[in-house]
Amino acid sequence: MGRQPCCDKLGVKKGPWTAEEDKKLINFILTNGQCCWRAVPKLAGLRRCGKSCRLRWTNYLRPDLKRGLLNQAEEQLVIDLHARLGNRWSKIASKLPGRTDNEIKNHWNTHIKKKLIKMGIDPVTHEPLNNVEKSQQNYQSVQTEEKHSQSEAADAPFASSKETACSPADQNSSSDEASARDNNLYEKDPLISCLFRDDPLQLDFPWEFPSSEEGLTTFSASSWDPSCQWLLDCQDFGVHDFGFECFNDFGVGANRERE
DNA sequence: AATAGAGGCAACCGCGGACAG
DNA sequence: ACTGTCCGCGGTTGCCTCTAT
Repeated sequence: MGRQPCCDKLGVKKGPWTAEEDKKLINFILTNGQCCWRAVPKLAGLRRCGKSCRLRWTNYLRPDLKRGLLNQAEEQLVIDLHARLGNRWSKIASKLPGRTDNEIKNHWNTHIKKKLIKMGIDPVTHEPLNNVEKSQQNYQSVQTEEKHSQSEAADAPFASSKETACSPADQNSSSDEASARDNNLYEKDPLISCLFRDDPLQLDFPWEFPSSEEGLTTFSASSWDPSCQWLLDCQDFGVHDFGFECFNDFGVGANRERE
């Protein structure tokens, strides 16, 4: 219905962010916090759309981000959560502190998917590949039926399957029936019930950071290094490059309070 | 050393939900 | 109840790097 673009397309820059743009964005958010992304580019002096700023911040500039590949425990958790939730990357990411949905999605598509296939597990259904051929046939026939009968679209194709809440095909279900079904499942499954609370999983393994010079560095998931020293190691630029010595004592605390 | 192809990842696009007026 | 706006999410794209030839 003629929705306005999120930003003025004219004069809006696209593509990779420069260090100068990053600097402006970090400076603005550390000073003003996260609010009204639409206004951020103007106020921060950036020729970007608000969406782009939000994405850059959440996926790359946020000081609480971990860098580097997912470790084995994280990977296992992602697989486990994906089996239950499907492609709800943001939900999955919310249980992995310091990881973004984009990062997990990319890691899934480039690494985990292949691993599972190699292991003979279908990455979509999480069932052995032999069974998958059959279930895919069933799925396709259900899909065909659905096309013929749009009015029945509210009923998820996997409604009768034990994979009910696990199937990605079910992820967009918004019917009351579906939510009731979900609630039931969440109550029974501690992991899933945890997903629908706000608190992140308290993982009992240390976070491991690839450090540019000294290999892996351990980092407690629940703790927040106020010095943000890791940022200097893990970002492809340094805070000092931006002249953000203030980052150490101000930025992170301010952001946490807002969250 | 040069080049083509594959892989990985950052960023963009479009849709839908939430919410305010 | 309706409309417009904003934000967040998931899918996709395109560029850069790595690897094989």
